[in-house]
Amino acid sequence: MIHINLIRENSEDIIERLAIKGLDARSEIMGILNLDGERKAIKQRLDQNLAEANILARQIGDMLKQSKKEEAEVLRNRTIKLKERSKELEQKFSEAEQKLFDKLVLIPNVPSRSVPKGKTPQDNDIVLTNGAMPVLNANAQPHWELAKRYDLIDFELGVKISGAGFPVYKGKGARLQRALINFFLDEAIKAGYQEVQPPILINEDSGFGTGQLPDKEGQMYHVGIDSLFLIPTAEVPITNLYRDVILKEEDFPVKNVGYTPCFRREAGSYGQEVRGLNRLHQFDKVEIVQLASPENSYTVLEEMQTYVQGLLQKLGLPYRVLKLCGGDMSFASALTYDMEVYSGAQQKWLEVSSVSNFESFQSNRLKLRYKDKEGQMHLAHTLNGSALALPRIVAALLENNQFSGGIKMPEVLHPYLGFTEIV
RNA sequence: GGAGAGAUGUCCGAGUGGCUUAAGGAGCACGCUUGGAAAGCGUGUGUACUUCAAAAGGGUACCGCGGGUUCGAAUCCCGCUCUCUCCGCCA
Repeated sequence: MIHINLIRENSEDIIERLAIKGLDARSEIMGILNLDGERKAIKQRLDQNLAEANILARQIGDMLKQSKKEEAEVLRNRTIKLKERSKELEQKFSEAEQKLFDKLVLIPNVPSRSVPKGKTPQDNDIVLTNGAMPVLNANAQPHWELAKRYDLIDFELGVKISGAGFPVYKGKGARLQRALINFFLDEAIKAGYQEVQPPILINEDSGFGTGQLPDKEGQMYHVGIDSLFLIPTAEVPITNLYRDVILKEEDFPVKNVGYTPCFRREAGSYGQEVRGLNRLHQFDKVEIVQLASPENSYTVLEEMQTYVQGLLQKLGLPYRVLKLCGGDMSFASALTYDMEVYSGAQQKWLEVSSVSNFESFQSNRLKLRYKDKEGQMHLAHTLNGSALALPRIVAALLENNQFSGGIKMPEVLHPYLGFTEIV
């Protein structure tokens, strides 16, 4: 949620930048400014009323002590009127606040200046492409065939237990999952991240804090009986560790990494998109989360983006980096890089990581602030990125490294796997 | 799931209707003191909204959350949430 102060101070700038997302927000922003003015005016009158009532109450107390009952009675009558008025104003005030909130909560984050204009994935900037494309022979198989042939993943069995999109990993397939998780965690720790194991069920406040609620309620699994949600990403619990927290400037950078399973309903997905490991209801992901000062957050974003590239290089996967256009960015993001790996047999790019700077959009909801050296309070900036999401990495590893007699595993994983090839 | 206790500032902790502008202590910051430190002494020490051109200063709200009683509520009443202890169940 954008802070109202930003709108007060930079309304024209915000309108311009929302246009990068293809939004004409002028009337909305103007409406918000009007509501803000209304709210302020009511607040002023209300405070005056309350101040007066406070003074009278004190005077009545003093009079009663001096047993001036008649005079106290006169004042008491006056406060009754004030009280009625205050009640009315309070009602109005909370209505105005609610209205303002309802409008603010619908405004997406303002894209950073450098975000390309556009609406569809075709408008994304390809920042760079790296790594050797796999050379496969004509009968190369997609990962779901390989998974079956080498008994790595059983999709049908998952259907029996839960439903489509809940694969069962078996044998070397399961071992590969565990190896990747450990590899990713160890790499992150080497890069200075603190490992955390957060809960994977979250409450409503947490869902609101990072922006999943109220917007994307339908994309999360809801545990109705206790009113909790299964996390769609570790971003939610890890970022929410800092909800209602006031940091000191010298605490930055705050770097956390966590492995969790992730759960997504993915309602409305179908066809090739959901084949094999391409899109699942449950998958594993290692997520990096950083908190930074506004001055540094874009440097941090670049650092994170480069870090994720390093992982892909170590795994030997051909990848490209996209800077998402306004229309393709998430509601909460100010700038997002997507990392895609090339999946040799499917012959397409698969998104395996999304690295974003949310600026103060989440921290405003989270009430995540820090005090600078002068003791001034500011909203912190939040950033996160997948480092990495497993299923599509597995898909690309299986497809790109297949040869007639099996599948080679990247060297960095050998110590984690205990084997070098799947045969 | 059952029974009981509790929720106060950065922390501990007092506070059962106006003397609370939340006592007292610890911590932290600054100053004095010191060769330096400790001790000691002094001063300060939250958040949000709002007022003000700005600073200084002022106003309002906040003692788990939401209502209510009252001229006046941390304090009384009602509802909720959470935490702790014991019991039960259990990895």
